[in-house]
Amino acid sequence: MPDPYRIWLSEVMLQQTTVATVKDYFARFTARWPDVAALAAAEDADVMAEWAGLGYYARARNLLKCARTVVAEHGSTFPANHDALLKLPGIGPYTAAAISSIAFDLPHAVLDGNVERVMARVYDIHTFLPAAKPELMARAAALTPQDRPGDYAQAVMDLGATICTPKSPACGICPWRDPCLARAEETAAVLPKKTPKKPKPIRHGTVYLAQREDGAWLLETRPDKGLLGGMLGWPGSDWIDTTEPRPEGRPPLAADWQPLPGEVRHTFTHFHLMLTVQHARVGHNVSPEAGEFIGQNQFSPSDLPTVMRKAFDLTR
DNA sequence: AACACGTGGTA
DNA sequence: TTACCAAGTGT
Repeated sequence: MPDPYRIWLSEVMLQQTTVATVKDYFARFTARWPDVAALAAAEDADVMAEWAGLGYYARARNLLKCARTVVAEHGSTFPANHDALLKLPGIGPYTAAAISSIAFDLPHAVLDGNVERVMARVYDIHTFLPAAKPELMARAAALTPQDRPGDYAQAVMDLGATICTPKSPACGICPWRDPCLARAEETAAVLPKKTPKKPKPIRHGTVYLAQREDGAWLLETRPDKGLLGGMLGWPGSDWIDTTEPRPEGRPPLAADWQPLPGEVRHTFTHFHLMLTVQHARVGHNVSPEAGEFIGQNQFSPSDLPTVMRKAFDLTR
C-alpha cells in the first residue's frame, strides 16, 4: 500500500499547483518530516517557512492542523475511510477521494479540474461551471471502476493533464477518441464552459525593510487569517485600491527611510499589487513598534512568500 | 453561490 | 505585457 502520509502531503501540495512546482517542496518536506508524527511535532514557523513560495498558505496551516488531529485522534494513522478523511482540515471532496482511492484502494471518484474537462468533453456537457459539477461528478463516478480505482484516478487526471488539455487537445492520440462526443461534435475547444472572471483591481502599498547594524532584519509574522496568513513579511501599509495619495501607512520605527529604486509588481488571485519599498539601516538600540528583528543567520529570503521576497530582492 | 486565497508557466 | 491556467478548500 502506498504511504497515506505521502499521498496526503502530495495531494495537498498539488491543489491548484503544478507537478513541476511541487516536486522540490515534496522532497524537502518528506526529508525533514518523514511521517505524520514528525510533522505534527514541527514548529509552526518551520513549516510555514518550508512552504514559502508554494502559495495558498491556508494549505500549510491546515496541513499542520490535520497532522496534529491525525496524531491526537487517529493514533498517528490516516483513517481508511472517505467520510473520516473529509472531516480533516484541508481535505475536501477532491483530496478525500484521491487519498481513498490511491492510498486505500477504495472506489471513490476524483473530480478535479482535469476530470471536469475530460467528462465535459467525453459527454459533450455544455452546462457552465460550477453549476455543472453534480453532472460531471455523476459521470466521473459512473466511470470509476471497483478494481484499481487509484490507478484509474491517476490515469484520468493524467489524460486531462497531457492529452485532453485546455487548449488544442491531442484528440488524435486520445484513447477515448472513439466514444468522445465532443470530438464527434467538434466542441472540445469550448468545453468545459466557465463563467467569465471579474477583472482584477490594482492595489497599492508600502513595505519597510529595516536592517540593523548587526545584519538583523525587521520582520513580522502576519496574522493567521487572511492574505499570506501565518507567513513572515515586512511591516507596511494596508494594500488599497486608491492611487492618490499612495498609501504609506506608518513606518515601524523612526529612521532615515529611503525609497528603493523600482517597485514590486505582483499579482494575487484577485488583485494586482504595486509596492513601494522603503529601506533604512538602523542602530542597535532601536525598538520597533511592529515586528521583531531576526538575525541574518536565522533568516533566509526563501522563508518569505514570493511578494515579500521580491521586495527583499530590491535591496540586492 | 460567490468570493478569498498564490504562484509560475505559457501563448 | 496581459490573461489564462493548474491534481481545491473554507467561509
